[in-house]
Amino acid sequence: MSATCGNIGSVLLIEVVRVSEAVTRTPARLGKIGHLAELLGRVGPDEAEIAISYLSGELPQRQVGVGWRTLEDLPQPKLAATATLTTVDALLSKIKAVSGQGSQAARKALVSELFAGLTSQEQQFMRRLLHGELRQGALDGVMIEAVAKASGAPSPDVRRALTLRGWLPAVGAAALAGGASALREFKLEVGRAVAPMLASSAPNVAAALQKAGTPAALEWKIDGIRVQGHRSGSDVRVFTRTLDDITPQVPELAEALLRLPSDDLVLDGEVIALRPDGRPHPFQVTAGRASSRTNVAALREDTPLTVFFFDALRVDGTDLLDLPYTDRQEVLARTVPAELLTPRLVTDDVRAAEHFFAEAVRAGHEGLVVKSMAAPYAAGRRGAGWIKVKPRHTLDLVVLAAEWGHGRREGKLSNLHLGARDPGGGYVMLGKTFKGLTDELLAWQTTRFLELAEGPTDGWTVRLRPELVVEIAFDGVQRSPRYPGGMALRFARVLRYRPDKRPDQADTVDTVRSLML
DNA sequence: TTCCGACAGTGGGGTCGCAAT
DNA sequence: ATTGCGACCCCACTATCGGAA
Repeated sequence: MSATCGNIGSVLLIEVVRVSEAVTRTPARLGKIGHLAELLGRVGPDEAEIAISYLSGELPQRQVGVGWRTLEDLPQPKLAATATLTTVDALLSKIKAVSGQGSQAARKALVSELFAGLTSQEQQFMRRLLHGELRQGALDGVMIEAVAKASGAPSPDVRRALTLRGWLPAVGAAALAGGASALREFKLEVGRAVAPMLASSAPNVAAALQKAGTPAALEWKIDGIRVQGHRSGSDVRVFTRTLDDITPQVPELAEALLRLPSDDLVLDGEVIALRPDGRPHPFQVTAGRASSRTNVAALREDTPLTVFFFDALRVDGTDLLDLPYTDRQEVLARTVPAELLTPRLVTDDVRAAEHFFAEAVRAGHEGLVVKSMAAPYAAGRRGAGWIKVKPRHTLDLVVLAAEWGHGRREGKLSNLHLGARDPGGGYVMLGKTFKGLTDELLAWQTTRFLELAEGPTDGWTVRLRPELVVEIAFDGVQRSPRYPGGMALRFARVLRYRPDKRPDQADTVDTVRSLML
């Protein structure tokens, strides 16, 4: 069924779209991997990056400045599928270039040109891709296995190269061209971001210790922005968790790196805005400061950033990723002055660990990250090496409305509008949540909500008589410019419904306000 | 045979920069 | 001056597959 395979620039977009559709139809992961690997086996070298990128749900250009609004009215589709991967890719690069320098009209024209060259099947695919919602049940995790299968290289080797390179299409193309030996060419490179190691979570300190094994290292979880600092001589770069370069936004960090005794290093840490008394500002303050690109010099006077390092990936030109945590810590401790190190305790005692947790929270931080002593720096996976623990607050709130869900939640009322009781009468909305719902609960609440529906609907939101009380877990209360009470819940999720409670027994806005302080 | 690790999906609040209004 | 959009900072949780135990 394929067209001319192997010829340069010959792979059609429709071939990739058909594979994506087959992947969507196939629930089994191994089946998905099979479909993807089959395509990878027949793409030319200059198309491999594009195909891998599209089929793992991202664009080679990363973002091109096109969102849902730009995709609202599109031209009529073509009947014949003639677009090739390379021509589509070239147009997207043009769109990105235009987005970078003004004129929405010019961008819109190019987007129209792109879509006018696609069949309706291709248009749908491209829309989902641009939205970042491919929804085919395969992203990087599955694509890694597909690359391994198609290239014959072991999947740990593919994963390892991805860690070091940070971009799967490049790794996949190299593997397809040169197999396992090509993957060994990927090395840690100072100045190029490494995929950061991530943490899984546990409900409490004891559970985290059990997962990590004892003794374990406990570190304060700082509520700021994750940063990876690179230094080569006097050249410094700082990357975020998604590998974006934010060097100009965080001069304090660049200066801190330049003061260190090693001039060839890669360190992992967190930046946060601290008040003069050393306590953390709310996350919003740190996020605003770290994402400001204008007037940085003035902003840093008012809102200085502090860095806390917690890991060393390379020091004095030596790569440390494969060393156990304890060895990396040793190097970190003799490279970084104590005041720039994340507070840390090694223990096998649950009581001591819980005390340290309470101390971190009392100091205004998020909680702890519990780390296994032997774990290497295994980037990109949320394994058992690092486990975060945070305190959990709960409130009994009233469901004010619900929104229809998408994808696997299509036809289900999914997203809840949550209100606290106003002692003066009525309810004050504090935000929404869709988290914590099982399929069973989703089905139940859809039926129940439709019985309680009242008032006007915009076709998307169903307003309810305020009768249902639901117990909500959340991480904290933040200032809100959006909601009427000036407050919103951070990371709200459903724990359970409270059929035993009437709405007049729900928590009040005053209770919520007292939690914001 | 059961258990559990890893993945993908489903969306949340907030902020900044920029273009259009 | 204000508003809308896109991008990105933080993220929790459930369902599912398939290898580990």
